[in-house]
Amino acid sequence: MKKTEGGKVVKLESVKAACQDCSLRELCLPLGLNANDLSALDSLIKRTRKLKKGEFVYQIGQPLTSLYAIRAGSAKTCEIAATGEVQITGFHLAGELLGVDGISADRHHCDAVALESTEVCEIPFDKLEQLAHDVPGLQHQLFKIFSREIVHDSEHLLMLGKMNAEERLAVCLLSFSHRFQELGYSSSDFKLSMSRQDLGDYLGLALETVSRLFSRFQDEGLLAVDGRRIQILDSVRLAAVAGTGAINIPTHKFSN
Amino acid sequence: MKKTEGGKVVKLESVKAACQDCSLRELCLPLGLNANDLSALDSLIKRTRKLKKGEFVYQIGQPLTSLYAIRAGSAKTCEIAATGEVQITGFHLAGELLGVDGISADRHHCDAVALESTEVCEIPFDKLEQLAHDVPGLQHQLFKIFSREIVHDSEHLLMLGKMNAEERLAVCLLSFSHRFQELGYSSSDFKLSMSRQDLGDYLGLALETVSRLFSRFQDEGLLAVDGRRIQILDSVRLAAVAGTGAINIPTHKFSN
DNA sequence: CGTTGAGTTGACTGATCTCAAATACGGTGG
DNA sequence: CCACCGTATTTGAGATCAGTCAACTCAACG
Repeated sequence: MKKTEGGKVVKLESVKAACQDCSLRELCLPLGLNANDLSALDSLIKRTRKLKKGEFVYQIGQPLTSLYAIRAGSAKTCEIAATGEVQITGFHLAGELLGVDGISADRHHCDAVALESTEVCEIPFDKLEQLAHDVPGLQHQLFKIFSREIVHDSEHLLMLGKMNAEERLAVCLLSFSHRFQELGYSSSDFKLSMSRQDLGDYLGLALETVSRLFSRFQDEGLLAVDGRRIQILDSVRLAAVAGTGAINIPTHKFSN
Repeated sequence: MKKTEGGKVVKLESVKAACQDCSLRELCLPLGLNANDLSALDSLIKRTRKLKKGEFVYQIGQPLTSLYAIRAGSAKTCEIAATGEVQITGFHLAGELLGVDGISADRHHCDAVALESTEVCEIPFDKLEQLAHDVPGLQHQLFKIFSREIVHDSEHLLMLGKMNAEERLAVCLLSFSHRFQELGYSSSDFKLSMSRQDLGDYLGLALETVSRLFSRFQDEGLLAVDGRRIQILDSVRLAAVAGTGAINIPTHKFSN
């Protein structure tokens, strides 16, 4: 995760601060974009929006104009049923792209809401498409990002369709653990930015059930829970509760 | 849905039979591709594979080489939990594209299985990407198709996370009704190609629950059920059971 | 220092699952 | 064309996981 001073693939020093450690790095850097391409991408960005907790990145029905890369903070995307019930389809951390739902119908299909003070880069979609055409590899990278979202959704479907409450929460916590680690934070000690209600709406559980599960996991010595601060005390057993398969523990994974 | 002899937007007569009424038409025709582009697309297609019921279009772990457009028949895509439990992430009819899950990691993330005698066109992905670069609008069209899959998944998530068993089955049946209609078949009288078990694995329910729901819907006069043949007798009430919002009734949809 | 929202915990309820058995169906071989 | 077999489906009865309703605690905030 550490960058030594002399960048190897890309001369990071030469581009604006915006992209070099921003949310888009997952989108850009794996490409091996050269400095020119990177700064082209950089110049796409319309503006950086700062959002307070609870503010919308976009809302259902708004015309799609841009995608949004989370630069800092976190967000949830919410589907709303006719009855008013909410299903959270994803929690999104720094480095992730929001808004792909809107491409299909040229307007957003879900709400995206900041879970805390959050900063997003607004990337006009038409310009991004143009750039994807002009820059070799960017089209492929976008396909991959979209595909990754589909894969994530199908894992979420498996969770909601086949797992019991314990497994769901365990999988969810391990996923956070893994993603925080990838962002350079502790994988075993973190503060969640969402409420029990949000977790329930993501996991397909009542908030009381989520709360009870936290208590149970704490009693069993898997976690230390203090409100939204979570410490994973026994990741091996937590993974066992998760039913193995779903998410790999960040130690090592069998190759094949 | 009917094609009169003289095509209007595209001179269909001038291209090979392969694409003109094939599964890819959703992918191609909305573009207003000209005849040259269409035949370029046509020439991409590696081969048409005929599959018997139960055969794999692709399997988890196989390297991604192609996407597959369903030309006739139907398929399911299945996620497998570590415990061996199956979650079906989608049922796919003619005109739909399979395999997008595999782009993310260059290998397939789920199984795709024919539900009946099925024919798919194999489209080498690298060539498709090249064509997407060369043909104006195809890139955008692919983005849209991928986005549509994400939207569908999030509706599925809402179903599994927030709906009760009745609502789930009703939504599912209305979705089939709508899709059959779009393919030119009856929207109120059709034969399902999947088992009760498959429906349960899609809906996050036990097969017995699905069976009981069919019986109940029949008792209530919503459906006539004869094994896998389903007649929708009261689509208005069925939509009411579905909780409205989820899927539009196939009469007419508001334009924009 | 009262108000408000978030979280925890308990008691009870019920929708759905599981287990089990009966029945119908579809395909196959004689 | 029919009998037979295995699979799919239906139906019943009982068990259970998670939801609902409700009360209480706690922390943040004006």
